[in-house]
Amino acid sequence: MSLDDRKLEVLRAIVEDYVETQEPVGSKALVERHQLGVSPATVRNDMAVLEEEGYIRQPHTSAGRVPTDAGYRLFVDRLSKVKALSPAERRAIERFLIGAVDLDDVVHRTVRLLAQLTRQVAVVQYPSLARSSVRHLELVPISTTRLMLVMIADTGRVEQRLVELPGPVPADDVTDLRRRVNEKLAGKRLADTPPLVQGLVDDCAPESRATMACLASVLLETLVERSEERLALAGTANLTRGGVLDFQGTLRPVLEALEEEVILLKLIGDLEPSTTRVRIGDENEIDNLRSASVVSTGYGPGATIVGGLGVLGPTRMDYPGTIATVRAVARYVGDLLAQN
Amino acid sequence: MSLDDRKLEVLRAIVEDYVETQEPVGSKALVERHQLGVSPATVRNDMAVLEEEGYIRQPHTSAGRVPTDAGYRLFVDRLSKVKALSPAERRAIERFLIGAVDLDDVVHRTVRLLAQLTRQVAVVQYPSLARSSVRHLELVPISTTRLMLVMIADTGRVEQRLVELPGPVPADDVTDLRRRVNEKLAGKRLADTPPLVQGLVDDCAPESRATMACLASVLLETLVERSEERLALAGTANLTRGGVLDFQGTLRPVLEALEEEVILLKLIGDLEPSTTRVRIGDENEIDNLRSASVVSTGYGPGATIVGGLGVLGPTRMDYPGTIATVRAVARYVGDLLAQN
DNA sequence: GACTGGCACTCGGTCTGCCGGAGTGCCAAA
DNA sequence: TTTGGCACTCCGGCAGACCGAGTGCCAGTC
Repeated sequence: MSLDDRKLEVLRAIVEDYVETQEPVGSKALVERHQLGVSPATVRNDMAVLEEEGYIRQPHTSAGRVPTDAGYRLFVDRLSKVKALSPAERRAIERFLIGAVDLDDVVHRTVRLLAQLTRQVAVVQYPSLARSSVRHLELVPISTTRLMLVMIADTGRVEQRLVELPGPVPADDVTDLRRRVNEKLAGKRLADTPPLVQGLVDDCAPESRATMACLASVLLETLVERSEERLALAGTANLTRGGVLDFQGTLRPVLEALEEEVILLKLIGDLEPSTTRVRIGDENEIDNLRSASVVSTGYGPGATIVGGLGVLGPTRMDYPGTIATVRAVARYVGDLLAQN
Repeated sequence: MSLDDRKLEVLRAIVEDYVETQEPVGSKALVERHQLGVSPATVRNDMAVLEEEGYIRQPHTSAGRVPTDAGYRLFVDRLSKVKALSPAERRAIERFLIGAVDLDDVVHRTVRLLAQLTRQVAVVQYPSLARSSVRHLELVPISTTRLMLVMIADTGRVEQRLVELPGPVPADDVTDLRRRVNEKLAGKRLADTPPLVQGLVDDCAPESRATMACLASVLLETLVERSEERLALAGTANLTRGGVLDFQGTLRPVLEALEEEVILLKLIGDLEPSTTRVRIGDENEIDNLRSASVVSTGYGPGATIVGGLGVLGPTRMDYPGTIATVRAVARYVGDLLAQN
């Protein structure tokens, strides 16, 4: 038996009420709060069907109904329209993001803004190095046998690494090194650099080959191997809203998961589809987050995507509002990056 | 009436037992677990005095005793000797810290290590810019009217900022700018730079003065005004150990405090005395942390201090162990910095 | 004078039974 | 297909009883 329109309407009403009140919702309360045009008894019949289909459940006999993960999923996919942002929210976003002086600043402001607007835990990934291009490589002599390698990516990220040279290298040679490295690598996408770096060493005059090899290995490390993704986190205190009722008793597992950068990157870093992604409860692959939902999306200047951002909260979450906010913030951040 | 040795011994026993069991400790259990050489009745008399003096209290009549903040304070100041680290711990520290490739890495490893060893929340401040010197300033042309300013501090910190120039500046002029800026500022402590920067503008030829002024304002901002302190945090999940019993019911206020960098800096950034600092419960000025204790100390290469680190946990904390660990980690990090 | 054993007392925690209310499922009627 | 009615279930709160841990006090002892 398929679900007719009214049953879907009942499900929507249950989700909305439950999200708001955090209490199992019964048939009587439902007809009172929504214009369903039918009696509680009818609603009860519908509820029985919805329960059988797995969209809602009773915490215990003689209690109201609560949406299941599948119920939320159906709600998100078919029953909710994305909420428009209020002008106040738009203004908040703009006000928050202007005045950022560098990339660090942008990311930090963004993550706090997101946490504040959604009242959830917010995560923002720094622009991924893997998706960036090299804008410039700088070599700064620290001592005669030490260089600081500074890589500036087109997304604004700056990475630095110390290079221990095999022997003293005069300043002129450093200038030469810098020129050659930049000629070869500037403008290239990081993913494309490894063979080029190898080429640098091969093309090198024998007398400076040792130095270049040394530099190359650090370059490779910086550009590829340790092109680690960084991220910022904010709003953990929001986990305590609504008591410990969400998250079945303890924040423990959730807090633990939030400590693992690898996990967070999995959550928000999956950037294949350029659309917003919602993972509800059990849909999360990470066991610690079975009682949480994640809303994430990619951001970047124009149509390209350079990183991900998103929020994490209880499955009992205002999905339409959260999705709208996450999208809006991502768009604003993208615009901001485009300006540089 | 002053406290004789046995009463102090009783207090120590209470603290140690309570820290271990997290349960109010009674007179009988006390004489069983410690060789006090007296009967429970005697201990009770001592307890009555200790309570009157404000070092312990009863959660309710007919319950055992629990140390007060003052009790912990006395314990820390006079009753505990600093625990020596186990060889395993020493090894853990060394293993954890070698292999760090840059400052970011050092800080992140340190904070995780600290959280893991103490099983508390750990905070590590990046080497403070205010306490650093300029090692080198680099100017990287991004476009004809844009420079990226990169400042490298002797502590390894690297800050970058975008400079919008008033008009196009040829590459040779950039080289000249770079030379002059470095001649004037390299090697100077950041705190001493503002007048020097002003001097740079004054000494400038009229035709390039506008450019230099522009650069100078960003320099000032980078060097002083926004010489913001950064920090890293780890181990928030440790707050959930021991239930919510510590922290009187909610983690809320604590989590909120941990989100505020300003607050955290106050906690661990107070570096005046080079000794370890312990703040217990109410001794914290921040209201949200009245139920927490903070153990912090400074670190740096050799005897100089460039930043702070510490841990935060419930007042019911293993002070001797925590203090020892915090000190040891600080020393190791200092040594590591000294090597660069 | 300090310590000890004994004793009455207090009070939190747990278990029990009880009750009201909210909500359900089912059934017969519209 | 919807509806009103009704019996049933079960949570949550409340009161009473009981147990045990721990105390304070007092009189006796070293």
